[in-house]
Amino acid sequence: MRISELFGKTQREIPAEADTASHQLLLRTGMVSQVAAGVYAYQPMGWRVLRKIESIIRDEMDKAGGQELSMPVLQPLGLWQETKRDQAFGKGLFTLADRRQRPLVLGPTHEEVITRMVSRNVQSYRDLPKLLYQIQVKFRDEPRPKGGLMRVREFSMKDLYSFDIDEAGLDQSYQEMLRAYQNIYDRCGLPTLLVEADSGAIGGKDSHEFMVIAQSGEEEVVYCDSCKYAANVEKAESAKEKIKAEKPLPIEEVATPGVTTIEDLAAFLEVPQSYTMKTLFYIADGELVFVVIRGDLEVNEVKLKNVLHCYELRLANEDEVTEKGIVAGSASPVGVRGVKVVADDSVTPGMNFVAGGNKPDTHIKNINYDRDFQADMVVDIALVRAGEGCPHCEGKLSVAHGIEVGHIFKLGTFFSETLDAFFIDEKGVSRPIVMGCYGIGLGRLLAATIEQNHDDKGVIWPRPIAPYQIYLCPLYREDTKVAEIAEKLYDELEAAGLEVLFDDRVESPGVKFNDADLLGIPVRVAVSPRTLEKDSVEMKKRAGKDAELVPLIGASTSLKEIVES
RNA sequence: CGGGGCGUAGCGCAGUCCGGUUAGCGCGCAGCGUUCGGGACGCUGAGGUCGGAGGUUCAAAUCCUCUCGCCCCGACCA
Repeated sequence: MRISELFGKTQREIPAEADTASHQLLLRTGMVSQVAAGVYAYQPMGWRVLRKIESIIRDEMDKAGGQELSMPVLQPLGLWQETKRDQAFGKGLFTLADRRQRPLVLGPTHEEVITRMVSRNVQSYRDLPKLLYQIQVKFRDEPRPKGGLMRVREFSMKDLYSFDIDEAGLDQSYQEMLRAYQNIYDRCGLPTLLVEADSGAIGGKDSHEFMVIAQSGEEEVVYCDSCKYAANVEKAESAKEKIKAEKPLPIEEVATPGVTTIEDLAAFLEVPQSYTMKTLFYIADGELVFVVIRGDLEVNEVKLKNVLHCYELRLANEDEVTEKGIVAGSASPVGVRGVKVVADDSVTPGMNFVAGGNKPDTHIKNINYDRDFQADMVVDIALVRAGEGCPHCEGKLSVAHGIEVGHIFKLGTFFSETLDAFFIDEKGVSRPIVMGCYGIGLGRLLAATIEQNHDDKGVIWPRPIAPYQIYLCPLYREDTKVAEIAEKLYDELEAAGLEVLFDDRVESPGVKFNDADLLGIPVRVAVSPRTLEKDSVEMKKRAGKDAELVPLIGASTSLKEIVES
């Protein structure tokens, strides 16, 4: 490709819009162009990279036994109502109506469509297992798109769905995909961490995310320093600090004037925060829920949402609390009636807690679970923090930011049962197909790759996804000999099957070198009177420091070797 | 949805508080010339609904009202 003919220009200045490295570089290199919030056009340079990523993914999916197909973006809302996922997605679902006012959605994912399709094609255990995938655009009306391609509303995604006769089959498909995903990230030059993940409203069993550890990542990843445990903070557990059990003492009211926060309470009574009990109020799908947790811990709302099996969860406002006769700021689980109580499991082992007295300026000492109050559920709903103990070994947990570049789920039989996708097993018994789903967002993967592979001059592409392998730049193009040899070399390199970006512009060396660095093409080849004097061209790797001369004779062959090494 | 910021040429910005001739600067772009191994220089030139609508005023990029859009923080995010 001749730069003079290429659509899409590099920009010298950093666009004001962008503040992450990948976003800035995507714009400065002319790879993408924004159309609306969270909606981007790929220009030729960016599209090339995206297609390389796509073909790596396609290749790995095919190798793993996947069959590619394509499902529609436009889907009837009714299908989503059948699984109630219209509610689960809520406002995130793009909806529209056709000319006869039939409600439609722009698919945010394709479990419903594929399950329906499979139900019509699979009748027998002999038809299974199947791995079906597509690379298709998805629409999600994100509350806040951000970070360039990191979080967008329209994006290309590879989604594969596995269909098995039983759990064992699902496990096998899952392992197969896990390996395929690992290969994809390896080939894209992207180190990832496999973490346990929350499986969301649908609730399947296992779920894992592939995380790229990066400061700019919006996810929080919890991992153990000494064992392999790693989990998204939404799902992460820790060995909670054990408070040594004391003998239960009689309940005692204490006056605590003006004390409403845990911090104040602990300070006022001169006890550690872990000896206090914190109460919070949530509205779960319209119902008030009373939540109790040890004072030094925070509630993990994802866990809470999961145990409550609700679609919408938010903190209650003061009116909603007082309505139930509860005194906010001094609420107590003791004597609470007519409200669902959820207690974190940190509350049971400790004893003689301090908590609210349900009267203003009053708290109660020596509260003990079971003796003084009961909960409808005692479960782990705590947010893990750095420094806590690993639940699987003696190690300590750390927290890092990560970019989620892949997510795999064991869906189980929710969709097959809801949408009637059954098969007849060997014994003639009708059973629901056991499903899994496996997604990778292509644009996000691209952005994460840049995030991990750049310096202050620009992108440094891993070779397999670089838009071009060679940046060929003649210096002093007016010199007819330079021009002639560069043209010839360009033809030879292309003939050798290399993808060459030929900087045929009349520009100073500085401009060309800077664009070469910005675009991040792995190998730069310069032709100039200086190199020709030595019957050579100059080769410099983007990732390396030094340039070296390559003899003109056989240059295309040796450059091909360098590129492929 | 709450909080903050911003919309002036393709890009980055000044001008807005305190209204006043033809709305500036840098980059980029076009032409000519000189240069040229790490974003060269000179000369000439093109390019603007000042996000939009309404209002106030003799006069609006500037003041007022409404509105649209974009970014950041939070909420949110299978």
